[in-house]
Amino acid sequence: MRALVHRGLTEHGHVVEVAGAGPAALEMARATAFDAIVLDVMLPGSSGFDVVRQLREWGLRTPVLMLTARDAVADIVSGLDAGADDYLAKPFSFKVLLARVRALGRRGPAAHGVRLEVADLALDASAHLVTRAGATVPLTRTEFNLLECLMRNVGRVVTRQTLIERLWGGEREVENNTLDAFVKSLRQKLDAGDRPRLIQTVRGVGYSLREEAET
Amino acid sequence: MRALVHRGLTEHGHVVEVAGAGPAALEMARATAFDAIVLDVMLPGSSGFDVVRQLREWGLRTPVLMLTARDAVADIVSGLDAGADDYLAKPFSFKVLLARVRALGRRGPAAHGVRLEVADLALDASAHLVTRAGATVPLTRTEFNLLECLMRNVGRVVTRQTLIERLWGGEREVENNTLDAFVKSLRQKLDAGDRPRLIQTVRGVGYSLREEAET
DNA sequence: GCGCGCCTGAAGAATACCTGAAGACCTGTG
DNA sequence: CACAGGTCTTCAGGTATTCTTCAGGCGCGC
Repeated sequence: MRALVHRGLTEHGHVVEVAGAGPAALEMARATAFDAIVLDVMLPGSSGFDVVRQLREWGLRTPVLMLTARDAVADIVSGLDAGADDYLAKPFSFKVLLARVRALGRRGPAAHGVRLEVADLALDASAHLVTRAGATVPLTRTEFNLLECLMRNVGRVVTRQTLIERLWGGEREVENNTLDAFVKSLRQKLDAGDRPRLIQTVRGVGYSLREEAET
Repeated sequence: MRALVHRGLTEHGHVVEVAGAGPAALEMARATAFDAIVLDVMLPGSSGFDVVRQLREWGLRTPVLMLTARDAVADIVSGLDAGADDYLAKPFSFKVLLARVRALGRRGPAAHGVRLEVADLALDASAHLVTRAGATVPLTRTEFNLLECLMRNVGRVVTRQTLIERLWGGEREVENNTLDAFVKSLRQKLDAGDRPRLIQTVRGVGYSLREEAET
């Protein structure tokens, strides 16, 4: 079960950490600021109810989705009243789980928008804000769009053609070189200092963003 | 159905107001700061999906519980993705509805809706009153709406397009420049003295309200 | 070594935004 | 009904930033 949820969530773009038992879950929840917690009621060690109660007692407000085979009304009510934000009974559709997790994350404590991260680079689309190693990097509109496009395709190569379409819309004609210019100024801003170059160029194809420089 | 839910919630200590149709619901939601909204999908006038979507577009974060006879996975997913926080299919246990409403209310929309605060700036939507550092700032209707829209999206950037739609409704045609004019006069009133400028302009995108000046 | 594709710096053109002011428009009052 | 007071909207000019292009140099792959 655990593995299933883990894999499913991961495949849909979430970053997931897994805890085996109640106490471990509590420990993790306290150590890290998650966007949401999916919690099975049947945990070895202590019940999911207790975990939520303890969390709330500590003042942690991370959204919690309880996941369980017990669908009796009494269970649902006590789960929610223990402090859970949502309650899903097995068997459930995975799509529904995903949607509910999205809904929880949306409302999360931070209420931040879409946040993309690669290495020490972070991009908050809703705030239109980019930071590298904590320092905010001021980008112009086009530079920002370019970076966003690359970050949404980490590890993959994005064609010059694709980039141009994304940035200027299919119809607009722009000198092929214009893209180069933006890549340059983007690199300049991102790699200020002498950080490793994040944007790799793939000759004859396009550009690509990856964590580790290779070859 | 409506009467049933109304009576049930009231009997359990909630204060309830009821709207008959979609537009009426929207109007009420905008005028009053509810702790939570229970929304039937099948509304005369417009679907519950549209109501939620519109609410969220306006920047209102009131928790929404969708209530409906349609329990197909696709419906649940689109309900949640439209911006609802929870989704309950009929027939349902009333106790469960109560528990879920409690859960939603607990999480509330970042404090209590009517009063928005950012830094030393406070806006009371119901009283139509704005104060900065304790001193009240007299604003005209449009200036007020503009500020409200920005404050409901603290930290995020609000598109020029969005602002124009929110202030003048989709249809009205206004010179693009009109918005500038209001931003200017709003800034003038808010930053009287020589306080740090609260409204940041994001070139090529829109405006944004944030606590700390950056860049 | 050769050619093509990419990088670089600079500079003109284009755009987006700010500003002050003036006319149109409402609203309530005499 | 006319008026005064305030508000909304538009305009035109100014400015800073951003976009786009150009031309030349460099380096990779063949």
